[in-house]
Amino acid sequence: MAEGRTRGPSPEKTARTRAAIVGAAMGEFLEHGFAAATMSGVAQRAGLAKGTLYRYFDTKEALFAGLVRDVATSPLREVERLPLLPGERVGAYLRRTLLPAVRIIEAAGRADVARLVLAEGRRFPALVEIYRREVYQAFIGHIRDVAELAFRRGEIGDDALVRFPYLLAGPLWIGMVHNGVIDPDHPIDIGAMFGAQLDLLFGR
Amino acid sequence: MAEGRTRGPSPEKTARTRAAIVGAAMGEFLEHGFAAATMSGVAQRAGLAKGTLYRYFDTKEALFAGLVRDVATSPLREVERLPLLPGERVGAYLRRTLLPAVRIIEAAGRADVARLVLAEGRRFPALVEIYRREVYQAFIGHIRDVAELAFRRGEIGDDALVRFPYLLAGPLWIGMVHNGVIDPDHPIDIGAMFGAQLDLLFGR
Amino acid sequence: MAEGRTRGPSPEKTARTRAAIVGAAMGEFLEHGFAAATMSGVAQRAGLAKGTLYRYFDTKEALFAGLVRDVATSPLREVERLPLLPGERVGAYLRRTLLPAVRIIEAAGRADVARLVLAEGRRFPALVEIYRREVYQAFIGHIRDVAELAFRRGEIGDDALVRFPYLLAGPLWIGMVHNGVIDPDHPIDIGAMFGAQLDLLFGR
Amino acid sequence: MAEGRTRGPSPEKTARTRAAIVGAAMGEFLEHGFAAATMSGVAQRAGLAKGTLYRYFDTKEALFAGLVRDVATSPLREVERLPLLPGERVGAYLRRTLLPAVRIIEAAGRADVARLVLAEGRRFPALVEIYRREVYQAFIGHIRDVAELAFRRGEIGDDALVRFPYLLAGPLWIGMVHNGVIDPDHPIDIGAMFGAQLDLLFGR
DNA sequence: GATGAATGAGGATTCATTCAT
DNA sequence: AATGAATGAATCCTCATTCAT
Repeated sequence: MAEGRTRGPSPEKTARTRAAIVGAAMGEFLEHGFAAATMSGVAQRAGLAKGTLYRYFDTKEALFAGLVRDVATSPLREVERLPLLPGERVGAYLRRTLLPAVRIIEAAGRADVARLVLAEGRRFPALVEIYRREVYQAFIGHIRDVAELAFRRGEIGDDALVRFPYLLAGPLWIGMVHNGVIDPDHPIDIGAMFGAQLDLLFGR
Repeated sequence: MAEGRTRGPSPEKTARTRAAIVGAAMGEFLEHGFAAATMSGVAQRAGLAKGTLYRYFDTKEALFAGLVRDVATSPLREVERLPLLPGERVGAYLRRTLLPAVRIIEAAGRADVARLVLAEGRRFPALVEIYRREVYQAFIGHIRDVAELAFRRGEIGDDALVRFPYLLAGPLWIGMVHNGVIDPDHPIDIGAMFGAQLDLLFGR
Repeated sequence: MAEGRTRGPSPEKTARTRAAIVGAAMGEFLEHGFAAATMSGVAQRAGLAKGTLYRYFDTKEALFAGLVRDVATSPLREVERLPLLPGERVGAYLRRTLLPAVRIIEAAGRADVARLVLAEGRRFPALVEIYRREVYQAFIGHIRDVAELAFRRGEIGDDALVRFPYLLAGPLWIGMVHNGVIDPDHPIDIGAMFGAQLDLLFGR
Repeated sequence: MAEGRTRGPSPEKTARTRAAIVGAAMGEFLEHGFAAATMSGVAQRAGLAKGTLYRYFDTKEALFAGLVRDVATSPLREVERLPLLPGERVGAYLRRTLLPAVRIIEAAGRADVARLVLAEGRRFPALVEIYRREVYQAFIGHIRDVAELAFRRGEIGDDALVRFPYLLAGPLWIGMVHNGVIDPDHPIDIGAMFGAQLDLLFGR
């Protein structure tokens, strides 16, 4: 038996309810987009009454923001800060750490959230701000860092990747767009494509 | 009653009205997205009454479809089919033809339409179908064609671009996303980045 | 046949619809108060669809304001500015002009609107402002004016009414409150009470 | 277990909680009116949980009724029954007893409750009934009684105040309305106005 | 007794669509 | 053809009330 329990419902239950709402919101917003998603839909998916949502998020917008925030400020982050092994070349390091990350991103609906942010971004600058800071710049900055290292070490011949770290994000985006929206029936093997881009940049 | 010129509306006027509507719809949908765009808003931008819209498009969805159709089946198309000059290497050819196209795409709001399709694609498969056929595959197919040519000619050492023609679309996408949504205040020079990717692929 | 008729619905119809809405709103707000009144209720009373109300008034508050404004900036106003007859004493003048006005006020639901403004005033300062300017101060100012005249003429011995023109509004208010809310089953004869107050002020 | 003092709540605590609720309700209802007042708001003001309110009052309406009942059946009552001093004239008596009462009424938010009853009266006849009996008729009856006495004693020349004891309530109401709602920034000196009315009725 | 999370009916407001003029 | 008033379904959000803890 737990001690120190206050009266009323348990914090764990509250956390579980919140998670259920965010999960349901994820499904609803991804399926319909922000404007067409309904709070009723979210409530139904979560198995809760409409009013309950409003105990956790003041408005539909706040729920959307909460969802993006949760996703943005969560995993994958570790991936980015994995250290190089002693003597490991940068190309090998990126191959070792990012290829698995790509699979994770694809699998966990992370790509869908990215598309959602992109789609609704113009109307939700605050969300874009979060996404930029927490996800985008974190990734781009990491690439730039290791690109500089590789350049200093002479592992790459020019500074293209230092100037345009985005060149490693390109294959990810085009892959997400292709597989998620444009032509899901003929998906690109994003990992392989990403590998090809690494080859171009670092040599095989 | 006079014969020949009826009292009815002239076809030119009708065409002009239709164009006004589509133009207005473009502005409205780009600004608000499909769900949040209003027929009233379109009517106001077009300087017409709400009812008039319905003479040209049966529903809001039909108007959206008409808009994408119009945009998709228009310019840029020529760019893609410019012929190689005699003796021109493929790398040079792409640099010569695509770099200007990139500027056009950025300027003409074409990127915004792409984002719109991306945003609303899940709910409008028919639109995605149009976009894929008319815009996306046209571009990707063109790249694949010239990549094969370059590979056969020995201008590129491996078949990465043949297998992943998307590698040339990547910089465009990431650039559109960065400049259009993520960080418009610190825009990437898409042309330069695209050039860098061409360098990687075809050598300087 | 009317000439110069523009296309679309006639302005008269629009005016009639607006009047229907305001009339319905009067009933609804008087019966339920502002907060408990429903737009549905107003629509039903007016025989219109809910949405129609919003073509005429942007919000429930605006409808309330429109109602008060309409009532405030309408009749009774003339009464106040009736001129003294040649040689008429002020006491007689007020008796001649205000006693009938009192009956009108009671009959036309004017008193109910006054109570409504009083009831909801704290939450609608703008309405109170209108009411104060258009109704209250118009009346009080008029009283003060004629009181000064009477004082100068020596028709009243002291300046009580000049300092407190409200003393003539008092019987009206207490009468409205008594008859309208506190004890409608045993109504006060407001006219007689008002006459008694005039007697006190001006002598019989 | 100790006998006598049970573990349960003490009656004093219960009474204190009830008083806290009623006090909080007063603030809430005065500020927002009945319909717009919220039980949450009351709970917060009282520093209690929402559910607790329902241990003391079954419904929001019951709470409102309890509030009015408490207020109505309280002070001021003594004032009305202060006895005449030996040889004191009625005019002097009213001046001596009511002028201070007026200040009290103004200060204690009693006027606000009156406005509240007026505002919500149509929908809460039972409350009006309480208010009429406990406050209104108590006051009016008192005035009528002393007016009769003055008339019998010949202190006043006619029976106007006997027939219309409301004539002494008039200045109070108009003062409350003016100072409380219509024009709080330019308040009337209710005491002075009330004194002027006494002068009119009883002579200086 | 007290708590506050959960409920769900209810209400303001919006907007695609229709149709009389 | 064009208009814009009218419609009413759909949606966000609130809040009195309940009840498990």
